[in-house]
This record gives sequence, structure tokens and C-alpha cells, in this order.
Amino acid sequence: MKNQLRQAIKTALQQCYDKGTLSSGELPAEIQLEVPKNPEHGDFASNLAMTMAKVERKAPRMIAEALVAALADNPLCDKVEIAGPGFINFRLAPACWYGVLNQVMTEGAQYGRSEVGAGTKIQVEFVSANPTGPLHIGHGRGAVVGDAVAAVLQAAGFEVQREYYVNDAGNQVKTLGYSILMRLRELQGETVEFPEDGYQAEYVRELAAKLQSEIGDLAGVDEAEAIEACARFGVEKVLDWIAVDLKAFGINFDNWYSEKSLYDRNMVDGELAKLKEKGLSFEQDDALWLRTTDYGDDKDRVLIKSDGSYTYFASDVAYHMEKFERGFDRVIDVWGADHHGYIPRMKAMLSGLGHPPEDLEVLLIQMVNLLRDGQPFTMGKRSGNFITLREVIDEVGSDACRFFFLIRRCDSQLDFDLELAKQQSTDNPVYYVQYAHARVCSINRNAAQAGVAQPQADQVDLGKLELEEELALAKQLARFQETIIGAAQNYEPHRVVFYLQDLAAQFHSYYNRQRVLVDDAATTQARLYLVNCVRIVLANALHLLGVSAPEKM
RNA sequence: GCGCCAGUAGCUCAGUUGGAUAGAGCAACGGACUUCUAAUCCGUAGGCCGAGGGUUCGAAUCCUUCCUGGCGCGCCA
Repeated sequence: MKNQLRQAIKTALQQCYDKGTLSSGELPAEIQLEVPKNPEHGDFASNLAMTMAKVERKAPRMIAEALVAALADNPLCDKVEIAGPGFINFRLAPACWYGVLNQVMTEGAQYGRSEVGAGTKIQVEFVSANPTGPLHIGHGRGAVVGDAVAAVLQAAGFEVQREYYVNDAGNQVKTLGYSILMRLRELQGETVEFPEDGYQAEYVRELAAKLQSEIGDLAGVDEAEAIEACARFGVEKVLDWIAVDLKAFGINFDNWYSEKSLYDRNMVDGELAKLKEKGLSFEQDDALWLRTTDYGDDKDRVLIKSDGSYTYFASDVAYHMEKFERGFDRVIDVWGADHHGYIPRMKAMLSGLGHPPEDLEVLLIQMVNLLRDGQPFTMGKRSGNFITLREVIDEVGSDACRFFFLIRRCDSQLDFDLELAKQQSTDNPVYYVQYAHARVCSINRNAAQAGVAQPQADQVDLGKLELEEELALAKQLARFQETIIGAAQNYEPHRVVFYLQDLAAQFHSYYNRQRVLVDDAATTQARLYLVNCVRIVLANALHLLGVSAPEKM
């Protein structure tokens, strides 16, 4: 809709130049159109006349007048007015808006999709929690945001891969192995001194017991080997847990990428060699450093320590270099906000390799504060017994959980109230939106029972939709695609959530004021058509967020 | 000390990339169920957009200096 109008404006400008009412002859690079807050200002407003004032050397209002004259008999526009310092307000013909309804019906589940991404290959890497314990609530937010970002990108025509980076190579894995081994020995009646820095939590005992029954007690096995066996076993089981929990959350990865495999395939050394070749790394104090300060980092960073072992950064560098070698045009990392300090060094690395820094986008996910009835829900830090994501999903359900994680922009902290999320009441925004969908379904059931047929596109008289609120609903439906595009381009899935709440609110209001099934058959058909378009868009938006659209509540 | 994020109604937060009179949900108050699901709707009230300065036709939005809160500043992962 916006683009149609934009095109019409361009044509009108050209006419003005041809007729000489405007003189510069330059078409502006961009024609800004916005939806005004105040509906009295029309469907779209443009500041065009004001931005052109300098080039044209004319008062904005005079430019606007010339333009308005040229647009006078365009069928797209009902009314074009000049307002304030030189805004041009466009009111489109209702028929334009109702045309959107046919589009919704024809495209169905596809409605809202676009091709602005033009097949650009993007990888979204998210969760990537260490495979040393179950996911907790903080991981959950990153998981949902990452998944939803991937979904809106796909809907906007980007080619997206979802990847989980498995940190199965570092020290933490060894610690897990050692912790399991100690618990295993406990099971065998030994009194062991459990390491201070070991994993204290209960699930380690669980893993030890499992290992005992599946593999044996590892008696007589050399300690180093035993630790490794425990680590391997632990990582495998924990990854299984994680995958199951994510699946329960509706999240599926296209690829699980093992850090260990980077080393096994000599990729780390290979990529580090490339850095050296380009003169980006140097040796000092027996260590190998990456010169990130050349690209805005405040310190150079160690890749290989003086004892010969690799830092976490080394494999991360190799991993990201390899991402681009895999052919992605853009790479998105979803991290916890506590890792924000790593962004400059990662971007520096990419700049050094000749990538523009925007090719890597890091989304920082702020903390989640868990509440119950408004009271902070503190978890025992030392005991290691935190609230797992699984417990939260089991308690409040996947739909509510996902919706709450998506309701805020990801760079602001989130208060997550378990009781509120569970409540099936007015206070709960999830049900508010789902209820709107269920209501349309209910109308459909009643229509069927009364023998009213579902409207067919070529038979509906959309002229029967005469009310302001019906026009407003059609306009809201028309905005769905640009909402998705905005969410995709800015990596802000919460925009879709707000869109949903707006659409649901408009529908609920309409529902309370007007009946859909009325005596007049033609009006009934037109209204059924409209509310079913609402239903389709509600469902499309909910599914985009991974939330269900129930037919009955 | 340096860096990142945030600061908007009593509370939790939006704010269309610089536009016209700053919005929503809770909470408060008053209304609407013999009518397609009241998990809903309608109305009232609520503001120095943390503070100062700057940029311009125009700033919650951009620049700058402060203040407050959170999080980071390892040859840890």
C-alpha cells in the first residue's frame, strides 16, 4: 500500500517538473511516508515538501500545493491535504484498504511474507549454552528471541540457518567429567573430597548414577581416562536434555556445531595460520596474540597461552571465520548481556579480515528476574540448584513462556512473574490475543450451525463494510507485512507482539460493539469475511512467534 | 577509572529510525452479560520523557556534560 502511494507521488513529481510547477527536476532519493498518530491526519503523511524546500528554493507549502494539484484525480487517493508547516496528508480510498482483505484470503498462511531479504544468507546462532548442565531461565529468553528473530527473517525472505554452538572442548567439560567421577566414587561408598570448583548441583549425581548403570563403575581405569570417559558421557547426556527441553519449547536447530570438531579437524590451527599470514597476530611472552587494538579494541587478546593451550577466544575466532567461509552473508550471535565485553574483539577480528563489522550482529539478551507474586525469586547460587527452564515451561506452559520472553525488547531487563504468566485472566496478555482468535473460530462455528456459508471472495460485497472500525481493522491487517519487515531488519521480534496486541484489541472492541451474524445476509457475509481475515493474520503472527492459535478456550 | 545497556503515568513498558496534541497494559474510580465466549468492552483520572547545555523549521529520539540502576573490564569459560 505504502509503495503504491510512493509510486503515485513519484509520478506526480515528474508531472510537476514537466509542467514547470516545480523546477529542480530532481527526484528525491527517498520519499518518507509515515502513519500519523492522529487519524485526522489521514492514512499516510509525508514531510516531502519540507525536505525539498532547500533544493527547490521555495516555501514548503508552495511545493506541497503543486504536488497536491498533480495528485488531484488519482484514484488511489480519496483526499490529499496540506497541513501544518507543510505536511502532506493522504487519505486513501476505502476500496484500496478493503482490497487487502482479498489478499489475506488468497495468501492465507503466506500472508505477511515478503522477499525483501532476497535470499540473503543469514545464520542465527543462539542458546549455545555449555553442555555442562540443564538450561536455566536466562537461556530460555535467548532461545525464544533467537528463534523468533530467525522466524521473522525467514518471513521477510532471508535464507536462515539456526545453529547451536556446542562448547564441548574447554576446561568446563573437564570439570564436568571430574565432578561426575567424584560422585561416581561416592556411589561406590568412597568418601571423596568434592572439589570446590566442581559442579555441585544434583544433576551431577544423576549423571553419575546413569553412568554406573550404563557403562560400569570405571574401577581400575586410569584417572585421566576415567575423567575423559565421564566428560564424554556427561556432555552427551546433558546435550540430550537440552535438545529435549528446547523441543518442548518448540525450538529446533538446523545444525549443532561442535567446538571439539574444530580442533579435531585442525581448523583452529588452520584459521590461526591465516591470521598470522595477514600479520594480524604476533608472539609475545611465549604467547600468541591477536592485534585487536588496530580495530578499536582497548587491548590485544591472547589466542594461545604461554603453556601452549588455546584460549576460548581462539576457537571462537576460528569458529566465526569459518562461518563466513561457509558462505553466510551475515551472522547473528545471540548472547547474554554479561558477555557484551567480547563484542569489540570479535568485530576487530572481522575487520582485520576485511569484513564490514555489520556482517556480525550481536544481540545482547538482558537478565531475566524471576518473580512469584511480585516477589523476587532468589535462587541458591552456591548450591547450584537453580530454576531450570524445563520447570518453568512445565509450570506456565510454552505459549505463555514464549510470549513473555518476547514482549519486551531484548536489551531491557525482564521481570518474569510465574503467577502472572500462569493466570488465565485479564492480566495475561497471551490469553488476550489467543482469545481473539478463538472468538472468530466461535463465530464460525455459530455460522455453520445456523447454516450460514463461509463467504467466497468473488461473491462478497465489501461495500457492506461501512463502519469506521471496519475500515480501521482492514488498515491494521494491511500493516502486517511492514511490521514483519521492520522486526526482521531491526532484529526486534517484540514488534510483532505489539502488533498482535493492537490487532486483538481492535477486534475485541469491534466484537463488543457489532454483531457479525446479523439478519442482513450480505452484511453477515462481508463481516464474516473481515473477521476471518483477522483470524488468519492473528494465527500467522502467533505462529511466527511460536505460540499456538487455539480454536477454543 | 574505562566500556556496554537502561532511565517515559503510582507499577511494568511501547513510541513507526527527527515530525503535528507523548501511548498501552496493570493498579484506582464509574459503567456494560435474556444478544456470535465478560479470558471481553466503554468511560474517568494520571506526565518537567532522569538533569543541564547544544544541533534545526521541529528532539523522548541525534551530540555533549553530569546523576541513578544493572552488567562487564583475565594467558577464566
